[in-house]
Amino acid sequence: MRKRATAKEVGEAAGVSKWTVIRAFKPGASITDEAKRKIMEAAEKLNYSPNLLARSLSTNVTHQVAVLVDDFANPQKLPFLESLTERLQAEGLVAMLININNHFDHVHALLNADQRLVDAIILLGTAFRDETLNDRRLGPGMPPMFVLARDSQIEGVPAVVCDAEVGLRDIVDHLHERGYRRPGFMTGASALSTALKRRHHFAEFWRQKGVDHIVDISAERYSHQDGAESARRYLQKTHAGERVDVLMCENDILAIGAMETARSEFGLRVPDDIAVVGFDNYELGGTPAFGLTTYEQPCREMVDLVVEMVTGKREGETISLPGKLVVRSST
Amino acid sequence: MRKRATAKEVGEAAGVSKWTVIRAFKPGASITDEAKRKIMEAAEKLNYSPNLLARSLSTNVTHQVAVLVDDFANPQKLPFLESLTERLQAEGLVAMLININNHFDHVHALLNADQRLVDAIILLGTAFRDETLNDRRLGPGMPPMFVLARDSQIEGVPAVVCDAEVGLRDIVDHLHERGYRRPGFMTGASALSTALKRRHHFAEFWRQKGVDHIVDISAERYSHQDGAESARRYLQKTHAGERVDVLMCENDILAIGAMETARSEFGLRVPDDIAVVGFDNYELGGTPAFGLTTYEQPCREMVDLVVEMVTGKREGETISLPGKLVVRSST
DNA sequence: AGCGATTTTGCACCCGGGTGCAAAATGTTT
DNA sequence: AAACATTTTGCACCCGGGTGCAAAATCGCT
Repeated sequence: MRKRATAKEVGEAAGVSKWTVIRAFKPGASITDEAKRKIMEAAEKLNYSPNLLARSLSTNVTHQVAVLVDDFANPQKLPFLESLTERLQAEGLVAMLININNHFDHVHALLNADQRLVDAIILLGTAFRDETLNDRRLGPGMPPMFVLARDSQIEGVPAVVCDAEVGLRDIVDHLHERGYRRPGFMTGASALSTALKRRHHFAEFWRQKGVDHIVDISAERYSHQDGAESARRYLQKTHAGERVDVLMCENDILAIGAMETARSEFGLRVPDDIAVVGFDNYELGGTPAFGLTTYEQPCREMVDLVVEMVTGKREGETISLPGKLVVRSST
Repeated sequence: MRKRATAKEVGEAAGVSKWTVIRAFKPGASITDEAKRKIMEAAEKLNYSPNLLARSLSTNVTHQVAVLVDDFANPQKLPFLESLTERLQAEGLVAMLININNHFDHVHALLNADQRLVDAIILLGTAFRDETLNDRRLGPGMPPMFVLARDSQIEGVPAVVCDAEVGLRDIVDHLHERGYRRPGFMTGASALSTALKRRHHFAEFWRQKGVDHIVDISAERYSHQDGAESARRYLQKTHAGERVDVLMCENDILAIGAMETARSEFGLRVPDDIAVVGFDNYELGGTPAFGLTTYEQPCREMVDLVVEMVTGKREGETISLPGKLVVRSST
């Protein structure tokens, strides 16, 4: 059983009381240089560092932030996790990564985070089901929550998102200009409001250009295989002439799956027979093999904003940031 | 300021002492059904749940495990993180994700984890520098550490890895059988002992087949761009006839970068002009666009084993698991 | 009913630090 | 040297729960 030195022990070694030791470790506390020196010496010898658990218990601040993730199939999560942990750590915070899945739902996760007294909860690209929202245990008293990279459906919970409206207008403008007229839209988990919102804007902008019909294709989850699978179903049941001429996918990973299937299983040329558009600008989508036209989310800025909200440097208020259309060979 | 109900308050509401409340929440504790019922009722009303921080302080068990990651460019981290968090959560543990980077080194991370009294530390595919090992603060008294998906260079710190020797023998056998005779090896961060070990085995098995010369190519980091960049440098300075006929890359993401560059910038056909092999079996490497031959690590089993070690269900001892050669069109 | 055995409950004190206040030590002024 | 101001230090008690033991309540049996 491992044993850490305590302030009391350091105090005995340095000939002062435990309170003086605690002061030595508190920046700006009133203490003589001499006492501090002796204490630091003793602390070094005993390998002492304050027990953060005990500190948190009395200050009610843990410097821990829960990060909820439910979709590990999307490689875009990785850059988000990277910047998020980096920025949090720069602020002296640490991320508790919580995996939402069939065995561990949002309610579990939130209650658990609350029980651990995290300072805040960040929902990274994850969305609630309605029943979750109504759980009465999740009332006030919860740690402050923030949604990153997805719309918040919860009142009082701010979100930092990439503006779907602006993004889809840019995309539709681009597609229309290139002459596409028979658009399709592939959603990942169609029950989610974000998916519906993006589809709504997509349809809306096409309507403004005189195109009323959107072909809907839906994949189970946001994964490469599901994108491939749903593209396969669609292509099997349609003939060359009647197909969409451009397929907009809710994210890059679906788009890559769809593109691959179209090319390798149906011999279609991209973009000549079918154009494909993604969303996220996943690194590999940009390689010559795919050349995927996509929309880049301003990942770093989004993360910066959430972290500012978490640390209280900025008021918690939903923010939509514009992204950037990245045109490549797939359109 | 949010306020959680305490055991004392629940006790007052239920007409018992705080100790009885605590017992009501401790499985197997001695308490009457009647008392438990009243307490649970009061707890529900007050939205009470035990404060895990306070509990940890006295039990010295936090149910938190630090997971150190330093390479977010490798998409393979995502499945590892997914299974790891899932398995840890199934055991009632939670992962603290710590990003090791230029601003936050291993020593920082370990001391921080220790100060938070984590139950264990998992190094996920990350390696120490020598100076880290010698830091005297990192002596005994640290939480138990485990290395996952990379060799451990630290005495007393067990690792769970995919067997590099078996893997590389399978790969070399396969390549030799296909007739390749001029092998090259691309390392990511060549300073790391794991990289050297893989390269060593690669060279060794070729030597047994009578091939003594291995071309070395090194990338800065394990990223798609660095793979592309270093392949570009190599291909620029060599002529068609003198080049390697097969390039083994330390992981899939490097391999994809190299393959893309060879094809799109140098017009080489894979595998005819140059064959490419990766390591990890990253999902997208398997798509028709790349068809990357690779070696699959038994990710789930590896995670299962580390988690068993963390929970003490298995003795902490370095384990090498065999993986599986996945042959596709790139060789 | 009475006595011992057993279960349930309350309590003192612990985990390791943080807080506000008062006592002690040091410094300044006349 | 006395009086006052200021800095430094120690202390009682707090954060919320856990532990072992003893008191209290309940049970079983004659």
